[in-house]
Amino acid sequence: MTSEESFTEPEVNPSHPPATPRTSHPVTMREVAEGAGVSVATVSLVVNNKKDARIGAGTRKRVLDTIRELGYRPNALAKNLVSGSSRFIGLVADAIATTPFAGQIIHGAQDEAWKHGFVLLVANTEGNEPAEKDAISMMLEHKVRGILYSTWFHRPAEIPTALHETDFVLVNCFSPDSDALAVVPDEVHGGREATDILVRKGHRRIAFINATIPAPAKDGRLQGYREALESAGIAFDPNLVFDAFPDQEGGYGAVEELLKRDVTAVFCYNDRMAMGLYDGLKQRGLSIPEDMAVVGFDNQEVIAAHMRPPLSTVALPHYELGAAGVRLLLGVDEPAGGNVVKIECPPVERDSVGTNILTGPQLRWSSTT
Amino acid sequence: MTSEESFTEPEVNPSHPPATPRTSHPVTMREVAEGAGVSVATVSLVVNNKKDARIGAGTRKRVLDTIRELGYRPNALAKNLVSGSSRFIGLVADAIATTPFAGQIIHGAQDEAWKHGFVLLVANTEGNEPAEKDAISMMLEHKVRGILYSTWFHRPAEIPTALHETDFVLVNCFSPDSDALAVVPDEVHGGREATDILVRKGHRRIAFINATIPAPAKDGRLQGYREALESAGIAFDPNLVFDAFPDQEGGYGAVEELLKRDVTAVFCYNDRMAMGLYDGLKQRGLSIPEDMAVVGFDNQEVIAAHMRPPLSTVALPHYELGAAGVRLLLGVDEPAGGNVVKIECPPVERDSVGTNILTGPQLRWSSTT
DNA sequence: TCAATCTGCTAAAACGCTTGATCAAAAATG
DNA sequence: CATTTTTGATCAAGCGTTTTAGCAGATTGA
Repeated sequence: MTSEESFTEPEVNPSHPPATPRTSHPVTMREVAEGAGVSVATVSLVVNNKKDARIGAGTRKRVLDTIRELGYRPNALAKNLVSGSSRFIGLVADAIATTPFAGQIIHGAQDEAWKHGFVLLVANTEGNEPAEKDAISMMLEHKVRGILYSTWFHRPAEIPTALHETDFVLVNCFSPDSDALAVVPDEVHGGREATDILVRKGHRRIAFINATIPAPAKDGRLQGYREALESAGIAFDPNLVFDAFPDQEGGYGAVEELLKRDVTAVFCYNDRMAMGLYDGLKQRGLSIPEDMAVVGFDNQEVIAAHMRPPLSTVALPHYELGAAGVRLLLGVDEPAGGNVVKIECPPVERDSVGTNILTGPQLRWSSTT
Repeated sequence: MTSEESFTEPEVNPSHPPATPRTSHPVTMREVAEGAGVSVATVSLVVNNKKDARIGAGTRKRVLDTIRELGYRPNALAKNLVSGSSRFIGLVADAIATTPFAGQIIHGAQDEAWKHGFVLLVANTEGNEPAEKDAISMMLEHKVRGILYSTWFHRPAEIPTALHETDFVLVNCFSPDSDALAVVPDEVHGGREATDILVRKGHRRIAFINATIPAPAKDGRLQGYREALESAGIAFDPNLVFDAFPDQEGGYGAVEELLKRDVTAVFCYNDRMAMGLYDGLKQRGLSIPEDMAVVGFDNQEVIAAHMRPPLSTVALPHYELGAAGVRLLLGVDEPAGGNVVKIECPPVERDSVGTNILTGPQLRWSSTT
């Protein structure tokens, strides 16, 4: 919808192919009306099953039959035009595909939108400014009900000005200096959950390998880690926390540092890091979880569920982020307290954390923990 | 768009929220016309920069200024209505998120659609029949230019009847008993490429661990493997081909069988299998690629690029699939020969295949191969 | 100088649908 | 039986555009 359609760049005209429809003319309401021997108004009333419309049983049937016979389909475009607003929700993403994550956001948004009778209009911008502007323009021109502006990783974001022309909510990002509605994962809670998995199994000396790069996740997860330790009455030892690049290589490289620290368990900033860590650990003949219990973060399905042993981790709630975004946009959910709603990161326990190291394989964690 | 909107189920009426637009009235063309002291027709001509319209420079400027001033945006709904067809392309997917793959299809389709001035309308059906029907209905009602029907793994598919009401192309799937347009990965070519990576490095005894489950990929990759061997003058040894479940566990479990076969290299049905295989190999103290060269298939980014060593593999061209689907739909590409167009699977060489085992590290493969 | 042509712009019909106002006939009421 | 109410359905205006036909005035040609 860049050029021909828009008055912003009248000079460009890359002659898009005409949006030629199929050959045969689509059946209209008028044709149905004629076929059934009634007025279009009547057809409309029947089609929409208007509650307070008075249509005789016979007429109704005749109309319905004709509809079936002719294969009539309402024209949503016309419908939208008269109603003044469409049933579209726009989703603009900075990376639709770079990561499986974005997919889940789309998925959640799509499902939820659908549930409320809305349809998703997607656009990805690859983080590129003009593309973003075009995408938003196009959505505004289609009179979307609102726009979900999403990023593929949790971060602060600048709000494109055009967004203000409609309702919008930020998904997986937030605006530090505005009170825009936003949905983000609850990193602190996630960090707590991850650490708790370990704590519940009796671990006391738990390392946390944080990311080297600044992000809300970095601060949040660390805080969660600290909170979990505190609730468990374990003193925070800054020496057990260090940074590594948040990918496989980083995890692999962190093993040496980790082993210096004499811990029984480690909480990795993310699953990829854990994956690399596995390699390093195994290479040294150490086994998981016996020699080292490991938990990750993100629950990247392809990885986490299929490592050896399968990785305990905490899930980034991307699906929920998308869904909650839509609910917020439509006003189905009220943003309880503040304009940023945080979605919990549920723990996903697999086998990289063994049985309770204190009580052994028999007992599950006691109720006193 | 299930109920209220559709005459199919007049009884249901779950009172969707009204599609209430923002508060302030959007600026229309009429208002611009009044503001600029011209007719709507003139505004229209200016906005669309109609080539053969005769508009005075002064008037044009006045209109443009008013547009800017008022913040006018064309209403795509109205535009579409009069033109009789929208600039939407529908994408219905059976799994938008279960896999990172689907994301790439969307991405490719989106980019390509955009390039031609079209917008993507997405719906995921989770393979569920009624959802699929609803999705297609909704798209037809929005008078989409056409529909891309995509599956998350390459397979035969049944064409929902409603699809025939518009132009459509199958993406990543095909219809065995119809001449519907389809775009699929070229599995045979992929199998050949994968095997060639190994052959080029001098490997002669190359195992192929195929999938246990039937699929076009299973047959195609095997054929590609055989073709590659043949071109290299290597006799096909059925004993070097066996099956395993196509995931990490399957790969891990296949190691024993593999080692019985006295091969120097193995081509795994997919990356996940290769990932498990790595584990099994390492556990036995074998190293990659020295003791065993490995190539995978799929190029699952999260996995392949970050294993130790990084995995050589062949990429499933999901992005291209989506893009080619759109081109086919719009008639930009002609389906050369047959109704199923096959997209190549490009090899991605990383480190799981070493240097030439015959000539050593110095020489690259000679031109005589 | 008068017709022919061109220039700049507008009127108005359409696109397919919704909906409030109407209206005739049938049914209920007194 | 006359009047009111209800029932069943239609009229027509309008949603925001595009586009064809056309009109007045200016310019040109002969």
